[in-house]
Amino acid sequence: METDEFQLQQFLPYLLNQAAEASSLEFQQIYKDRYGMLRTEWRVLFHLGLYGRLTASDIGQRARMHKTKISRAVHRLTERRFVDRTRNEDDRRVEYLSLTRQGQAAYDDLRAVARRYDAALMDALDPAEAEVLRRALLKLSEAGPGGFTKAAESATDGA
Amino acid sequence: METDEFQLQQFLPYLLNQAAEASSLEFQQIYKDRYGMLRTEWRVLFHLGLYGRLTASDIGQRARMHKTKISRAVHRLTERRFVDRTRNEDDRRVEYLSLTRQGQAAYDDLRAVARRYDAALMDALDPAEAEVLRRALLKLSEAGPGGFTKAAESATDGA
DNA sequence: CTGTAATAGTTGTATTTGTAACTAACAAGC
DNA sequence: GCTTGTTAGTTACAAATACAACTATTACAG
Repeated sequence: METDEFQLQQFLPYLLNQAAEASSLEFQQIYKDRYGMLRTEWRVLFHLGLYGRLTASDIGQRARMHKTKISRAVHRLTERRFVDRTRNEDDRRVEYLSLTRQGQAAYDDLRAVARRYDAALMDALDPAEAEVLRRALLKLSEAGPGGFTKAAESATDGA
Repeated sequence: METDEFQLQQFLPYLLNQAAEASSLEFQQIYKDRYGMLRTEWRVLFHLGLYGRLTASDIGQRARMHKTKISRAVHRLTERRFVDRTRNEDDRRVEYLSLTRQGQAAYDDLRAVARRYDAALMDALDPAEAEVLRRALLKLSEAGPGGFTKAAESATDGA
């Protein structure tokens, strides 16, 4: 039991969190300093910048973000005039969100930063490695571990 | 400006965060349900399980975790009798932390879960891919983007 | 010794986040 | 047209986190 070398640096969830945190830090600093945005707000901004007019639910699905996070992010972005909301008169529950001119400008700026930032990160990797990394991360984003919880449940007594 | 296809799913910090979140979810559920632990507490537990007796600062360095997080995690782990603290009498500022028998049992259990969990995650990847992924993540964990902030600063006016 | 700085760890307070309960608008069966 | 259920989004409250200020102890310069 003591011999089989478990390594924290080999444990994927841990590794992923460390890498995510390290690689987000400076970018976070930038959108925070320049526009006073939080992580959720930056994400909403980018979704609107990339896909145009969306509803809050649309963003929730695409970004896998809970609706309360989005609600608050949109609230703040609207306050600061980065985002416009317009109600759909055919179904008055839904609201369309889109960038204001100011929001678009912020998006353009941050997108350029993101591009350079991404390139800088990539410099630590060789191109083939980078390609594999992206593919693997996409796979992992979509699927958690296949039906793990159930399997773990039945193994509880043995552990 | 509108043509050069920026993709959120290609932006490494975003991708990493998505993958980290997705891949941590079920494991988080397990240590929370079984032992009422938080992320910080799980990490401290594992560090002590893996490396034996450590001080709070040691853990901070290894896990890149702020000392206040550790202080609070250790506090809760001590309360619940997973961790013992003993003061170093040669330098009464430092305190050695180690697992209690109960802490060791929890660690053994969770380590086994982690191994199976990791294996389940890996099933989504082919072995070569997995290897490259780990190497790339380690690189990214260690270095953020090389001196990006300074470069971005000077580029501000141009963007 | 004594005053100044450094180190280990803790505590206080403001932000942020998560969870659940809520309101408003629509849909559908009867 | 009136209950019952659903969907979109918000709000309230509890928990967690970040950041700064703090205590206690040691180091070290004069």
